[in-house]
Amino acid sequence: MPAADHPPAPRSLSPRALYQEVAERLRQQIFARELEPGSWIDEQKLAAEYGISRTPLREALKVLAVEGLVTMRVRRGAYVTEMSRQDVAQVYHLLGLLEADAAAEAARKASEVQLAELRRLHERLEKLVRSRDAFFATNEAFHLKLLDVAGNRWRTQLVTDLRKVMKLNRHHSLFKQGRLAESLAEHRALMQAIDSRDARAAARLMRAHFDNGLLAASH
Amino acid sequence: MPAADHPPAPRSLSPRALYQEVAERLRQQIFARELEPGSWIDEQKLAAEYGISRTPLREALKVLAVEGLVTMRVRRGAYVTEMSRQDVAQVYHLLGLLEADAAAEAARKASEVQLAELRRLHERLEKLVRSRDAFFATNEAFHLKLLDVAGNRWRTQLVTDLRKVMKLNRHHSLFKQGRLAESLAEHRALMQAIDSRDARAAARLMRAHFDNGLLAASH
DNA sequence: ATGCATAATTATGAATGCAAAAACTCTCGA
DNA sequence: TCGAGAGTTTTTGCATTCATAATTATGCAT
Repeated sequence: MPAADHPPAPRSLSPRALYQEVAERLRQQIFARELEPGSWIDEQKLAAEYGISRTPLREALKVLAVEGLVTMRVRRGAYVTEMSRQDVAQVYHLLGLLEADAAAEAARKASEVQLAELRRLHERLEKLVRSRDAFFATNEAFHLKLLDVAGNRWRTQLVTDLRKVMKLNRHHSLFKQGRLAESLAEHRALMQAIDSRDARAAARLMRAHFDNGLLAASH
Repeated sequence: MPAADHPPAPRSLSPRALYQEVAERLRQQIFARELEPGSWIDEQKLAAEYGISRTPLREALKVLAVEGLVTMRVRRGAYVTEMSRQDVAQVYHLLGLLEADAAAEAARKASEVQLAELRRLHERLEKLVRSRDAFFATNEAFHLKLLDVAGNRWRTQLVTDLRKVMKLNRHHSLFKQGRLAESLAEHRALMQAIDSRDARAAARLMRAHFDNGLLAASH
């Protein structure tokens, strides 16, 4: 019953610890709604499913609990976190605050190479207005690149974690079909500001970008 | 050898799980420098010392790892995180950003009762310029109260976590003896702004408060 | 003595075992 | 029919055990 399958598993060179792998797998299942917000997480079933013991699974759950993706109840197990409308608004506000700060920093200190990379991502975005999913993926890549350029690893970590909990929400896209064009226009203006190294404008535009997204999300 | 001591341990009504208690105890030991930054954490020794098995201890260590207080190295165990000068500056910047945002929000929405509580804390601060430790404690209480009033639990969580990692640094006080008076003056201006519900000024003053602290910290 | 290979020791990571708490089921009675 | 309560089952939380990687100690040859 325990690790029955997984025969050879010759992945001897394991870069990450097992509990980390499990944590990532759990995240994916949560984002994919295979584990629904509010629902109880069955340790035994999952451990069997993953072909591991409960120990690393429980460690992974505790990690996700700190990240906010799951909620632990004493003697009652782990539950996928439910985000209220207010939670979404609050997290979104923080993302706007942190990313606007990052945008200003990036506008100040981006190297020419980094600017080129940002431009490349933005141009790809321009071409993807049609394909929703690809747009979102590239959009996220752009935002992460911006954080990378801004270069405060703590801020990057905070934003990464907040973006994770945002994915708990069904409307995490924050862009309705109709907002895609708007969003792109805002991105264009932002890219423009960064290109001309206008930190103040970059921050303002990024903030506006998020404010607009939040308005759209709340119908 | 395992749970040899801890005879009756009649704390039957345990609100928190053991791993949480252990996490908190570890934090305290880290803040108190009984576990020094950079040093290896001996699981077996600590488990014996705490009179528990390694399982809850390892869970606690993983929690602290997500918080950033310890760093896990695969097959090598846990190490207390070392904060570089740059890390301190980066985290401090984020604290300023988040708390300035909170100050503005608090200025907008604080109830009269909450304003009174803030004033009370500030007045206590005025009286404590002499006693360093009490001043710091009350200062932290004030900042936390402000976050509470501002009322974004995610922001409060972020700030709480960032404040924890700041405590890894010896200069986390961020106030030299000489800065205590200055700091108090800044606090007074901030309190004034909140009292008159000037959100813009509150944010600006809080930001200045942190910027000045950072300057002082970097000699 | 020094350098290197190899054996003994130790620590980590994961599985398994076990007591107690919670959830569930079934019965009995109003 | 419904509900209270005893007994059963399930699940959690923690301890213990075990396999393997990493580290230290040992011995051997040069």
